[in-house]
This record gives sequence, structure tokens and C-alpha cells, in this order.
Amino acid sequence: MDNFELNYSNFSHAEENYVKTIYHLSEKGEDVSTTAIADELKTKPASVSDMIKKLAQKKVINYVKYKGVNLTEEGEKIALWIVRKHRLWEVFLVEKLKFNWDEVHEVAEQLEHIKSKRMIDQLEEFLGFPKFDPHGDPIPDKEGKIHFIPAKPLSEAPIAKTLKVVSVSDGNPELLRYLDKVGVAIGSQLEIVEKIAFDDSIELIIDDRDTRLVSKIVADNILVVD
Amino acid sequence: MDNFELNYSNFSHAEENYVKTIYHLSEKGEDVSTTAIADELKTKPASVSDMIKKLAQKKVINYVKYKGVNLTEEGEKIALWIVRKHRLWEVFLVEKLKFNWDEVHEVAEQLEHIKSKRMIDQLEEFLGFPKFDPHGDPIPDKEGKIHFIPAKPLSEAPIAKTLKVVSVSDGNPELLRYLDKVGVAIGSQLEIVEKIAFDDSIELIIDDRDTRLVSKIVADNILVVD
DNA sequence: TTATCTATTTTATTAAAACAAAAAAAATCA
DNA sequence: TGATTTTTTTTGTTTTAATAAAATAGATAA
Repeated sequence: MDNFELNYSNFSHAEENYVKTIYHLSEKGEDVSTTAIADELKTKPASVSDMIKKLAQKKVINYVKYKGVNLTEEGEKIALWIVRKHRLWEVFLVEKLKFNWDEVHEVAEQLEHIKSKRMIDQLEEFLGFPKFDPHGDPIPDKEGKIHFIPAKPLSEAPIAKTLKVVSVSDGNPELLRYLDKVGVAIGSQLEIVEKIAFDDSIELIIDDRDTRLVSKIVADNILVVD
Repeated sequence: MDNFELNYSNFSHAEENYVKTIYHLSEKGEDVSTTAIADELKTKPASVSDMIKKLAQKKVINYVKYKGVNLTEEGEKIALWIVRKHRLWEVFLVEKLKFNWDEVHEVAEQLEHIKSKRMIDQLEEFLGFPKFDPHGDPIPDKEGKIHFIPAKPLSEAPIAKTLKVVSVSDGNPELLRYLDKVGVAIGSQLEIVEKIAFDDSIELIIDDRDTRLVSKIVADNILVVD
């Protein structure tokens, strides 16, 4: 409580990455499998099995052999603390250092491991207490609270309604550059004209101007509200 | 030349710390001993012996058994690149995040290992191309050039002359807090009134106002020009 | 100049995090 | 259900960076 980070300074770089990955993978609610973690971290299931045991001992995950893992309350706190750092640094890179939104992820992956609660709280103030990162993802506050926007993927949104883009998947720079090209940004207005049943691609109007066809995979990675 | 950092991304955290330490220890000109490195890095001579061999293989140091080490040209470039990062981050922490000069070292030690030339060059621009860090140490430019000010320790400065503080040793937070208390900062004017031969302490006037007695060890860590 | 002391290096271990190969459990399919 | 496939775990190695203890080189002193 007092010093949010002191408690977490026993965690190595690698451990932090596992906790963060498990956090992201369990956003769907289910237990996370060994292979899912291995794929995400570009490592092998054997390595994951090992690390999982260690993290279970440290009480940051619940682990039942062969059944997958999920974060404990403590584990979630740690994950949110890392996510907070990651997203605040992303804002800094875009707002202050003129990075494009497709260029920040890799550097933020490094910066998120810097240990200094003081620095992050000051950074947040310096940035004017932003609520979202450059991709529209919410930034946990200093107590680790995070406010989710109830958005859905464009691929599941209703037809012929005015939609607003609230966030896009941040992991893939190519997607972000593609969105730049077609003029989709956070806050853009979209309207679905037609869903092509054959391949689930979507024809839409962007900001009442351009008509575009986007593939299902693109539509999956754009979150909208109506 | 093109990407200053890409060439250096083969270096681990630990290796970078060794190179940086050897750089600082060899500022006096002589070869650096195994024990000196071990003391500085709070590790054991046996560990240093191991690492030294690896760094010599990587051609960043010249190493003759039992005779100590010094940096090659390549090694010096790497050291200067790390120093550049460290000092720019220190400026950021003080100027933008309101850290005091005694609070920045530890965090900068972490930040200096972040690999992104782009970020550092942008950071430098964002900070207005500062030439010195908060302790008065010069910041290497993007080509790794560094401009030393020909200063000497207060303990070796002449008596009864107007002196200007150009830098102070950054490693010790307690010294920095002490200097805050007695009103010595970068740019302060000092005049030595008397050198006490018995213990080499120095009586001086600070900014034409306060008279103070400082110990030799303090005077060793304040660099001045006249 | 030999003996002693100190600094350095070598050797053998340890811990973290990874991997491949083998073994075991769970899931799927026929 | 039983057989096969897939997933997960175990076992045994590897690499990096550290350590302690032992061996050796260099410096110092008698």
C-alpha cells in the first residue's frame, strides 16, 4: 500500500513478462494454457512449465497441473502496475518525443520494467493524468484501478449505425500503419455499410467521407462503441 | 555510424555496467585493476576476472593478465553512449519530473540500459540539447563527442581567488543533500579563505555571503574553475 | 634474495532462464 | 471404449553471471 513497488521489486524481468502475458491472455476470462503463454512469449512450453511453478510458489498465480493458470489478486496488482507503466511511457513517447503510435510498443516493453513508483507518479502528473494510451487502452491509476470502456470489435458491431473507434490492438505495428493509411484513428466515426458473408470482410464509411473494405482480421482489432 | 546503438545491442546489462565502470575508473588515465572494478560494482574479483576475459574477446577492452585493463576505442564509444543516456535521463528527471539532484542517480542507472537511439535523440531535442547533467557533468553528443571543462577539485584550488563550481560528484546522495544544505550548487561562487593544514579542511565563502568550513573529502568532490 | 603478503586467476558450484528429448496426462477420434 | 494425438510436465543440458576456495603471480619486506 505504502510503496506500491517495493513489494514487487522481488520480481525479475522475466517473471514480470510472464505475469503481464498471463494478464493479457486471461482478459477473456478463462484459464491460460501453457502453450498460449509460450506462443505469446516466443518461448517453449517446457520453459513456461518451469516458470509457472515458480510463480505459483510466489503466490502470484493459481496453478493446477494440466489445467492452466490464472492470476491471484496479488498477481493482478503486479500486472496492472506493469501495464500502468507501459501505457504512461507510451503516452510520453507519442506526446513528448513525437513517436508515431506504431513505434512505441517495443521501447515501452523495456521502459515498463524500470522500478520507481515515484518516477511513474511524477510522469503521470507531467503528462496531465492521461486516461488512455495512444491506442485507446485505459491507464490504471496509482492504486491500480482500471476503467474499462464497454466496447466491442468492429467485426461484431451492428450495421448502419454510427460507431466510434475507442481503441485498437497495440501489438502489431503493421496494423497501425495500415490504419494510418486508411484514416482510422482513435475517435474516428465509422458506419458499417455491409458485411460480406463470404469472408466476413466489412464495407464501411470512415468519418462520413471514405468508403473502405476491411478484412475480418482488421475488424477484429478495432474496438468501437455506438 | 548509421545506427549508433544497433552495434551495441549485443551487450548485456552486466557487460554494459562493466564497460561504464571501467570508463569512470580510467578517467585518471591509468589501467584499471580487478579489485577496483569489483569494489565499484560490489561484486568479487573472481567475477570480474571472468567478465574481463569476455570483454577482451569482444574487443572492448585491452587486457594483459595481472596488469589491469583499459577501454579500446570501441569500448570507449560504448561507454560514452551509456553515459549520454544516463545524463540525459538525469536532466529529464530533474527538469521535467521535479526530482532533486540527489534522487536521480539510481533511476538513471536503470534507464541508461534502455536500447533506442531514436528515443535518446528525441529526448535530447525535447530537453533543448542540454550540455550538462544536473551535477555539472558534460553530456556526450549523438556522435559520442564529449567536451570536458578543465576544472580542478576545490581541495587543490588556490586561496583567495574567485572560484566557480562547475560540477560535483554525482554518486553520493548524502553529499548532494549536504551541498543543498550549505547552499553550494552548480554555478555557485566560492572563495577559499584558509586551508587548515592539520586535516586539510577548507574555510570558504559561498556566494559572497556565508562562511563555511568543509572537510577535505567534501572539497575533493567539488570541481571548480577560476 | 628469499620469505611473506596481496592481488589476480582458476576451478568447481550455484541460480536463473532457456531448450530438446522423453515421459505422462488429457483430449480427441474411431 | 480403446487407440491415437495433442498438451503438459519432467529430466537433463546449456548459458550467463555470480560465488567460494584453491592456486598462482607479482609486490613488498626482511
